[in-house]
Amino acid sequence: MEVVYRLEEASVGDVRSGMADPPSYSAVRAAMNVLVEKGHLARRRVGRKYAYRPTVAPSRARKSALQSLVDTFFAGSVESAVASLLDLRSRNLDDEELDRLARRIEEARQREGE
Amino acid sequence: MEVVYRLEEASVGDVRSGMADPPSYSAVRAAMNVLVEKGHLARRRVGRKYAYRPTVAPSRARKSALQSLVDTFFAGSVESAVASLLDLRSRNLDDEELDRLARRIEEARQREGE
DNA sequence: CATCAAGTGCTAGTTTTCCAGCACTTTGAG
DNA sequence: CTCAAAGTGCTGGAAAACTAGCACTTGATG
Repeated sequence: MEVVYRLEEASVGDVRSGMADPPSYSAVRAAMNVLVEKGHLARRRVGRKYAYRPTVAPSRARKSALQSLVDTFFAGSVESAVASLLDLRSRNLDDEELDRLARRIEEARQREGE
Repeated sequence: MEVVYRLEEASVGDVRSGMADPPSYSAVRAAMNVLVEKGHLARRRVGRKYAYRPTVAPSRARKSALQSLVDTFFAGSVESAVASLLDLRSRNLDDEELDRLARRIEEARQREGE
């Protein structure tokens, strides 16, 4: 599922090559079929192959993933999650990004208390 | 694993009741034994039961979970992830929290470019 | 002390997943 | 057209997960 979310739309081969320690092609195929049966993936034919997409909209998926991560690792504190994100040095934020974020915080402050 | 991270330390029963759609007690027991064998969990006796803990430090786990979520759902953009977190209305941020975050952004700006 | 509840170790059987492989179809290249 | 490569449908068997249940231990309670 994570690979499909990352690529937005993916074939069996795409998913397999997007995985860290991939099982066999057959196994990925079977697993994705299960996900289709369970309603987590939808697929459509594209030429000779299938293109798989998540059935839930990315925006909803993002929200619920964030919510769950905040609950799991930050005891529900959005603030500490944001703080930790700002500390993630692997991809540094430049001035413009920080500007936009500061503006968003300002906006949030004005929304606050509604 | 998510349940154990959330509780920091958990018994088999704790984990099971912390799961959304839990399998049998035996299944949870077996799975946690596997996780111990694979080195993801450590356990110690507490009275008549075992207490399980993650083997990797919470700080490291948090970082890698964040990194992976940002890559999966936000195309690697820390900025959009933070923006989305600020929009998570379920747990609203109060003035103090926003203040602290604004201060953190200011700090990040001064670190920027090192 | 006696007893009960909760937890563990272990096992056998079922169900699910994983894998290799075959036949078939489609796309692209020569 | 011919051929090769990549993808699919499908299947049998191996491997792993799930389940129920037994015997045993420990902690708490009356």
